[in-house]
Amino acid sequence: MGRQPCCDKIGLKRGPWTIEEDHKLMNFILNNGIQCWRLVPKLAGLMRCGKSCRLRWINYLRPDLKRGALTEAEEDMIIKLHSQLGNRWSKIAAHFPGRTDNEIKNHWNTRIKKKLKFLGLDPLTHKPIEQSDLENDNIKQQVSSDKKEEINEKLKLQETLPCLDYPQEQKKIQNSTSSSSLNESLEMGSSSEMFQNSDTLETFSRDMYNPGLEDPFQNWIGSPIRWDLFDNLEDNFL
DNA sequence: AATAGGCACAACCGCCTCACA
DNA sequence: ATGTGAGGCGGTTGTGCCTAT
Repeated sequence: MGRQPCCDKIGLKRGPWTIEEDHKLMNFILNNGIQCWRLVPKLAGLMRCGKSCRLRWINYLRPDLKRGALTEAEEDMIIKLHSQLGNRWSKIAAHFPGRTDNEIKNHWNTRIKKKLKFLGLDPLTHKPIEQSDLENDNIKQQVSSDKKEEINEKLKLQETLPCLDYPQEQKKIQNSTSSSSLNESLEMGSSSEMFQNSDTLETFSRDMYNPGLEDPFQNWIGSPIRWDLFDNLEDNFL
């Protein structure tokens, strides 16, 4: 027979994660590592399915996550990789240590797509929209010389300025990196009794919710956790 | 000040692949 | 050899925040 089901979906919590849930999951994984996602919620005392825990860890709690907006260089690299790999976000994300596929996918859908369209490029083919339409649909349309000139201008602009400046967008990004929710989380995290006995967790929690601090990954690397001690974890619990 | 619309992103859904029993 | 579940992935949705009116 196959394996046991990951969750029975009865009485499981859905929707946004609370600080307390984050702490429980983080606490469990930092102390025990990841053996089997199906067991994680049960052992960590969470009313979530393993899949949800995995996603939360990978996309938000992982200590090696790079926080803050993607840089222009990263954005250019995404465009380049997308032209080669298509919508294979996990493959693209593999080129960006600390970035998640979800993050890159979201960034693509919300920003880069628009930017390419603005430049007159088809986000799917990375070719000028008119050319791409002709190839895709086999519809021969007469493109006005004015339009061609406009596209050429945009392409020239793209060559000289790989990433256009979007003052409003940048402002939003700056605002978002210091969002109130993160600050609230920081306050709650630092005052939580849950981590009073763990310097590592306290440091990690503080850094995670405060992207402005320098290199939280260093703290993680320097943490005293020894993963090899938890190889027999499942045996101990079951 | 209130509200509508847009935006960004976290989370969910459903499918696919592979490993396990 | 085969059926089933876990994990992984990409697409989509929901929600909260921000901005413009």
